[in-house]
Amino acid sequence: MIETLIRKLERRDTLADFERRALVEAVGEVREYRPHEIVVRERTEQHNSHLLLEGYLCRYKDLRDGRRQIVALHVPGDFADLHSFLLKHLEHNLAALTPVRIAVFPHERLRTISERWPHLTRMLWFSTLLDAAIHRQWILSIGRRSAVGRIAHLFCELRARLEVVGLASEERYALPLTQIDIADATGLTPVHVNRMLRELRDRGLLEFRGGEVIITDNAGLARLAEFDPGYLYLQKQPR
Amino acid sequence: MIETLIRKLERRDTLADFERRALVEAVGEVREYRPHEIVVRERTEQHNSHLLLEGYLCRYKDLRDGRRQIVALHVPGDFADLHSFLLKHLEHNLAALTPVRIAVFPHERLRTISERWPHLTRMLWFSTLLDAAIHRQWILSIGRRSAVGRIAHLFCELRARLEVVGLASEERYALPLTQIDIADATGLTPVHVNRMLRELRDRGLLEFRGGEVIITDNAGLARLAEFDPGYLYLQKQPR
DNA sequence: CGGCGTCTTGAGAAAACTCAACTTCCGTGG
DNA sequence: CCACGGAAGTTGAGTTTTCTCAAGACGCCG
Repeated sequence: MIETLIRKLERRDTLADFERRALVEAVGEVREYRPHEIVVRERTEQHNSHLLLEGYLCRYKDLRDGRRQIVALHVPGDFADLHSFLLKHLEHNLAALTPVRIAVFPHERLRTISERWPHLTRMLWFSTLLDAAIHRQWILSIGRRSAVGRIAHLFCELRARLEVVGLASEERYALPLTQIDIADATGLTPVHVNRMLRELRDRGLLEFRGGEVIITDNAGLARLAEFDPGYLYLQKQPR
Repeated sequence: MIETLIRKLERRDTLADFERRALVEAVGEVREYRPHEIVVRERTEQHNSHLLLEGYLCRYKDLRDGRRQIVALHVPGDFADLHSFLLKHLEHNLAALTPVRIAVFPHERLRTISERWPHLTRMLWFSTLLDAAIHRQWILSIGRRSAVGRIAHLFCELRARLEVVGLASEERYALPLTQIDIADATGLTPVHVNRMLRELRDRGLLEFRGGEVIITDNAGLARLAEFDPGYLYLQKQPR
């Protein structure tokens, strides 16, 4: 059930049998949520962390005037709010963008792992460091890239992350988000996202429709986005 | 020598004597760097992490056309690249913005800590989660706030972070950065930063000159910035 | 079939950027 | 002690990018 997580971690370092077992034993119940449902509300004490099994989750923050910024998108295999294990509450909401299936990990069991299994602990720590590396890439994107560049980069990143867990081929993957979601993730307005998507289509780089991304010119897209997957730390090495 | 780190951690949870001792024993040499010197270069294998003792460090990424984005600013007490302990290399540069003093921690000794001291390990993990929370706040700022709002928020954040380690009073702190640095951190151009600083001054909120920030209207500044320090997780609790 | 959320397009406005010139500040060397 | 040079800061004018507002089309669910 937690194969995607295992797959994501084993892409970066080998796990021992007992470590895989420890992870499996740490799983509590499995829950499902509908689009727009909030999985974890900001500023409320947490006793569980959530592993995304299926669908898309996002973390977002609101501004007083109602504008919203998605600060992270999560794909299956992501331990979306593992950081609440030590932060104890979140400063943002965690919500479903599509129908999702989620595995719940009680903090108490994560604590046991952290007391008993140093290497597995480092791997979990690593996975939160990966989140941070992705955050930094988003800061660069939003801070310095043009609107098309940002969107192109996001689609490249999602392809790479989904590929790790076997959910994307070289040229396509499912992404049942709205243009509004893309706008909130890239710091743009929905109207402008719409125009930029048209531009990407007109340039023959990709199509985003019907909840699917079809990359028609991978090299051209990566060039436009200045995409380099180095920040996803895909090398397998002792950690 | 590592009092600022201790202070930062103990603000969030109690450390036992043996934990403080373990940290002290993990310190290697102390180094100094001049402004603009690179402490850690991207994509090079790392065997040490660096704790900032004095001065300001930044992490930045470059785009092909030469534009730069600072993805993190570090104040004394920050374990600037603790994440290289598990990432093994960085996807950005770590550089001095001012003259800095830095304590070097060999990864080997951090590994020993992670094998022996679960709670101290969690505290170090926590400190990297704090970095990520700050990254998320920057994503919100850069993605959705106006230029003045972004700058105002940055100055609020730095005040709060410096106060933790005793380097800021209610209304002032040393910040010997250039307007160019502020521009790179906020995703703006230096020219626009200059105009926005004038606006902040004209509105009687703060002055930034001579390497010092003087907050003349804390409440007004926080209101403009929509600043809420919740994301800095300043509560002391078991972690 | 109706209604609502999303997508699309146009037109005009606002925010931030670019370019350029000039000033100020500071450190260095004559 | 002063002159010089370079980096940083300041200001103006014009441009570009992105946003706002608004209207209409599309598509899916009840």
